[in-house]
Amino acid sequence: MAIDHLDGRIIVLLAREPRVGVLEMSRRLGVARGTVQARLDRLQSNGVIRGFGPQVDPAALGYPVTAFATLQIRQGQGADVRAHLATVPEVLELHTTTGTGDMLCRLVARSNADLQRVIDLVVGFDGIVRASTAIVMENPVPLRIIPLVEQAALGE
Amino acid sequence: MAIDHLDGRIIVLLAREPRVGVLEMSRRLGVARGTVQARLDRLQSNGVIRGFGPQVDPAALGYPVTAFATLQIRQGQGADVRAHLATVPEVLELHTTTGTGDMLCRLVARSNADLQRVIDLVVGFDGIVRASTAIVMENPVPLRIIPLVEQAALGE
DNA sequence: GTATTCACTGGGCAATGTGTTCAGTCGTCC
DNA sequence: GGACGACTGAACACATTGCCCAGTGAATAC
Repeated sequence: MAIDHLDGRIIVLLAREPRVGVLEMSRRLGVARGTVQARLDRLQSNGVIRGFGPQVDPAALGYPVTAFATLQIRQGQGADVRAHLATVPEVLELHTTTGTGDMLCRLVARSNADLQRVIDLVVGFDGIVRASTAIVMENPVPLRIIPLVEQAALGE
Repeated sequence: MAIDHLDGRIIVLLAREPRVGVLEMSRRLGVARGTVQARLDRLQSNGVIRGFGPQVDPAALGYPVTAFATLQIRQGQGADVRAHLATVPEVLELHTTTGTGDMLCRLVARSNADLQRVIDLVVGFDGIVRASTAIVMENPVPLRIIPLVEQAALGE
């Protein structure tokens, strides 16, 4: 679970240029190919690297509107709400949280008007008491991991 | 920008088994290799597929605590706050939003105690008036894209 | 001090996949 | 009818992969 400097460099290199192969990585990093392969295998079995799935842009798919919805759930209905939200394709992720709301979910929609449909779809379920939505305007920091990996590689 | 059925199948297959190569995909999908290659090139130049970077699990990196913070920004300080937050590795993403807050960011930390440090780091900046944090307990729906891709492939 | 373990190196091998190109087919649009 | 675009099936040289091995060095255990 601890990440050393070489692990960090492997992940960062992979994040910056996903197309490089193991051989090319070993050349860039100045280590033997077997080392890179062993490190990669370890990182994956550790769960540090979950996979290499394609990063799909919802906007390019026709869903340019993103929003975050905070949901308040009726007592004991949590499981039902989770199951319900899992069936809505526009719900990209769902978290249960502490704080004023009970759940936080990320939504996408084809337009602001379409967002109304999505919200109705989400909220139109018995266990949800109240929903408060924030529409995303800009995304100054897109989901990233490199700085954290670099910190983990140095600090540990 | 429109996604047809074959595009959808390519993305879904790739999301489920990222390791398959172009040749194997063409076998699975029952089309020629050149077709898959052409589609993939198109999807990438379209921006539908942004890349194939590694999906790193912050928890496995030693950051098991996730939180969402809603920030209120002092008038006209937006750019400074963005620049500030971009320098904090524990800020995994940042959005500007409509609604009660002005910004929403995703944070990670090594522990609940460490989260305090991160929040201080985030909030300890002049332009931020107020911050409200929700700690993530469960993640019933991890960030996903497959259902949306399937819908986009069918509907369009 | 010696033995063991572990990670890394550098090399070699067969097998596979890649990038690329080509000609031929099919359906659609003008 | 002709042109265009997408797909097919095949070919080619080339690079990369997965796998194996023996040897080195450092750290650990006895």
